[in-house]
Amino acid sequence: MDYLAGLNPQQRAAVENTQGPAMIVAGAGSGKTRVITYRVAHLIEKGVDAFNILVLTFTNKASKDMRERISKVVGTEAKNLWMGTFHSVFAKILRVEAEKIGYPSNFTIYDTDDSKSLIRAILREMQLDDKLYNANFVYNRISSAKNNLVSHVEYINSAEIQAEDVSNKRPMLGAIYETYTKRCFKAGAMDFDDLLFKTNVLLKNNPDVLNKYQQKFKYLMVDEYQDTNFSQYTIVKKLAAAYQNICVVGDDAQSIYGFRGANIQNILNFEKDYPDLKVYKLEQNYRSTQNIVEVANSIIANNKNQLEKNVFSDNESGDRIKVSRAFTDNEEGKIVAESIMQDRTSNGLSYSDFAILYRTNAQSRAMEEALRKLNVPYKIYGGLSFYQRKEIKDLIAYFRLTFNPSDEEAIKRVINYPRRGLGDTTVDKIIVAADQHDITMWEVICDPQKYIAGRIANQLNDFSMLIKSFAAESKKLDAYETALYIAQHSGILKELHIDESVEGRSRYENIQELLNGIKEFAEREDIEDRSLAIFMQDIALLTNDDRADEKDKETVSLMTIHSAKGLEFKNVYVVGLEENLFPSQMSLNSRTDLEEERRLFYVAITRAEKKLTLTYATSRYRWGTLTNCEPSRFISEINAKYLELEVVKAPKTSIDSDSFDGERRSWSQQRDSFSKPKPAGQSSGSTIANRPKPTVLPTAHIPTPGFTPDAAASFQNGMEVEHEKFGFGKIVNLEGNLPDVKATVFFQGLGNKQLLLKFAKLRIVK
DNA sequence: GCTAAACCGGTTTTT
DNA sequence: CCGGTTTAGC
Repeated sequence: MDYLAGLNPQQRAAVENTQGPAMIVAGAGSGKTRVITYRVAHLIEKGVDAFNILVLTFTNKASKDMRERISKVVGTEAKNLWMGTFHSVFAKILRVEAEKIGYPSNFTIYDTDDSKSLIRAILREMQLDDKLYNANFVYNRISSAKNNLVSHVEYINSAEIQAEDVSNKRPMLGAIYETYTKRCFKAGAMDFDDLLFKTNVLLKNNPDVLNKYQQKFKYLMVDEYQDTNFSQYTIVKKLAAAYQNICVVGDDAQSIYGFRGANIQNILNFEKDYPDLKVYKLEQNYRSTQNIVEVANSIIANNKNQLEKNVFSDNESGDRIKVSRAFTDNEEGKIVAESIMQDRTSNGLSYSDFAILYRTNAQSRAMEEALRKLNVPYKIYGGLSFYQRKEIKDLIAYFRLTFNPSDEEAIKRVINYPRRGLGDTTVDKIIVAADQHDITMWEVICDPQKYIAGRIANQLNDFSMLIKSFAAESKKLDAYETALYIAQHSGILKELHIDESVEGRSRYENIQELLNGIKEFAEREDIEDRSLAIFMQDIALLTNDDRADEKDKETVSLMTIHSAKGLEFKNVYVVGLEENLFPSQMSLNSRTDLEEERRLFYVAITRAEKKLTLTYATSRYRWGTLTNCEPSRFISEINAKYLELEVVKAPKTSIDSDSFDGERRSWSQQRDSFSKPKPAGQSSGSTIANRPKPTVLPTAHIPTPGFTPDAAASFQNGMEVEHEKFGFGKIVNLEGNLPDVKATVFFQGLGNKQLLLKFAKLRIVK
């Protein structure tokens, strides 16, 4: 029991008290994972069968890490634990119990792309305006209905919802929801939300099943409870009802998934659900310096709705928080990359001690380029996952079809890839026929003569034979052999092999990598059923880094703040602290959204152990055009005494010239942003309002790399242009006739210049 | 049914 | 800016 010795009194109490409902309110860096780990270990040591423990997490990574840590304490017994994400655990249960809700046990899991594609198809079929009924919007609407356990029937029958939709001019949402549900069912498919929704249905309609799992899971633990939505909350509540051995762990200050239905009330109201609840507060932060903890506290104090707690640190007070301003996103990257280089050498740190955190994935590009220039090794987490790549999805669609030919989205994806003369017209015909006869697309394809006139029937026959042959082979071959067979005979491998382009090469390699992954799976000794069908099952639930985990690599980590949750780094850079970016533009309309952004900022800050740097740019590229940016209100919410403001450097034109053209193209537009008044209402009184204004000095112009003058005829009044020597300017007047047109161009810092276009080295910028 | 060219719109965040 | 989707022309 020596593991108990290293715990503080609150942690220890939370670990040792295993009976009855408990809530652990765990401040950032307070040893939350340790407590969960030891609590589970403690249960097992006390003689509880690992089979009777269910631990639910939000990411695969969290569950994997935790399982490893638990097995360090209790050994192989950890294997028997039920531990995983909500989605994966209940997908597993649903496969066992599928028939009870009328689904096949080999149901397909639709990922977000599949769902949206199906919604688009339905919108087309229903001939609805896809502007009004935007697929994303519809998806979110259906998703939030499901997460609040509103079925399509209830949706349509609810006067309140209908009134809302009508007043929003979208009365058809209920009908779309209904069709979507039926189509998924017909395709033998569940989307992400269904995995939770259908679990609720299962447990509600089958008391025997509920009882079975109540008896099985005598002890429940839920990590990141503040991120549960109503659907998840209800499942947990039902499962825990018999024994009430439910322990939830969370931090309301770190609730950052409201956008996908997480309901912070679940943690705030937990006490009402379980009156004899024991609450443990973990308030000592072991991770960060006092400065960092206090800054985090001061930030979160701006939020209204919170559980009372006082997070503190006994660590050294540490450096102040550094705030750096850049002029462009590229320069921001440069500042961060240089700072990392410098810090690493002067403090003997490893690259893996550094993380760069940003609000949106799009911000990674500028960081990446800057790091690459300085040869700093880095790894980007998140973004487009391996399994979301087109080529991977294509091949997987064949796999899906092999094991579940009803899968409509899979059919549409591959029926004409590679090309086999089955275009949109045919697909539409199939859908219409399927709809008319109330059968699946697959059934139409298998008996085309009956439903579709013309020669196309032959091609359809070939296609169905192909898929059937895959199914037949899969019975004889192992997972890897089946996958390879399908890759070859579908024609995908050939198709990609022919493509000699860089992207084509990389696609081919990705397929190889997938096949290798399957080979590894096929050789695993610890799994009984190593068929491709099993490999396929939960692939939609896997994300990015769930594959080969390259840990301990000497690399700087780049990721969104969302994916950084739960991680910690010695030195953290939070970049892009600008209004409309962080806080995000979408959050500015409501207080709750803004508070969620603030919690996100809190999460970002509390990832840092020793040193925290915040950066922002005064202009950045967004959708390919340069936009001006204001520093984030979050910076001004920090008490100035914690901050160290970076001295502003004048733009170094000559040194920047190895950078991208945006770097200098910016300055004519930049001056606007300096004079713009700060948005009103940010009054917390402190800090950087008075930072020095930069001086923009006209310097000898160095042309953009690849500068080529445009022909005299192409210029128009009002255009923004670049001159070889004078730099950037704007055409204010044109006179004379070709080829002797004379232009008056206003150059920043130089005033108006008269130029004869047939001689001037002028390039059109915009 | 296929291809190339215009066209549009998206950036929150993830299981 | 970049990728996906729609359209025109074959």
